[in-house]
Amino acid sequence: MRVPETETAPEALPEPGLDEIRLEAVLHALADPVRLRIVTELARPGSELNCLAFELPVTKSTSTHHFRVLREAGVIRQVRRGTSKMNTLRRDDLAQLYPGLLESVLAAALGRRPQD
Amino acid sequence: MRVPETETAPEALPEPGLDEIRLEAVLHALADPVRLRIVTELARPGSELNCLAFELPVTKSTSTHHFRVLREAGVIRQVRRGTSKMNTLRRDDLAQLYPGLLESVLAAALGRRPQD
DNA sequence: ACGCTAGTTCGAGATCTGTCAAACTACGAG
DNA sequence: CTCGTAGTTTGACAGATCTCGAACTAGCGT
Repeated sequence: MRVPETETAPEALPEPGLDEIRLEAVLHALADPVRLRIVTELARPGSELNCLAFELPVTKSTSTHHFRVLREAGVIRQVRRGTSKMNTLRRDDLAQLYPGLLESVLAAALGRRPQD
Repeated sequence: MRVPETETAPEALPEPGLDEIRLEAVLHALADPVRLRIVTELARPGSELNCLAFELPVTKSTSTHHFRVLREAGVIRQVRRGTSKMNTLRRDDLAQLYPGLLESVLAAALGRRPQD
């Protein structure tokens, strides 16, 4: 018997369990420039950033919106820590469900233009 | 000297060249259930299908719309042949730009739920 | 208690998206 | 030439999405 997937940590905000993650939702979450940027910054190893650390070109409320889309799609996990909220990629969960997907998206987003 | 990327074949409909394909557009194109289904059916080796061969659960005009989104994102190529239009995946182009991306999306869409 | 910082909630607006029906074009067969 | 098949175009509509500003909540430091 173990903790249900939906509440991984006491301070974690509600997120879909492994069986609730839908491929279309993940792709849709990654298809926005702002969110793709969040994901690539989060991909740096050991990255655990609060929302405002990203210096996104949008207001705070828009930022909240994008982080929620990512969390509800199952791409990131958000944990409250003090007055901020720490964000991490759900790398392992995504790798288990969709092997290679996140890696290739990150490679595509980071390694710009093979022929350049 | 060779034919510009944007007009690969005489009968091919206008499509983005390699340098015009944007990752966000590809992900967005793949993020719709109807279009994802088109892509997976097109992924069968040697698949070259006309639009109506897919028996999509939408009307013809909606179908036209989805094929256009896929073509303009650079995911498929459409070539007129007689009265129909043949669709093929731009596998090589996508593999060159975003190695592993299409493969992992297809694997994710086809191989449903690893733990089932 | 007070204020600062981080983030949320609540409209609201503009644009985009998926869908349809109806009328249309284009090609091939006969 | 006429008909049927394949697909497009147009206009419309409902719902989603991205964005903002303003007001709000919650925790930390002093």
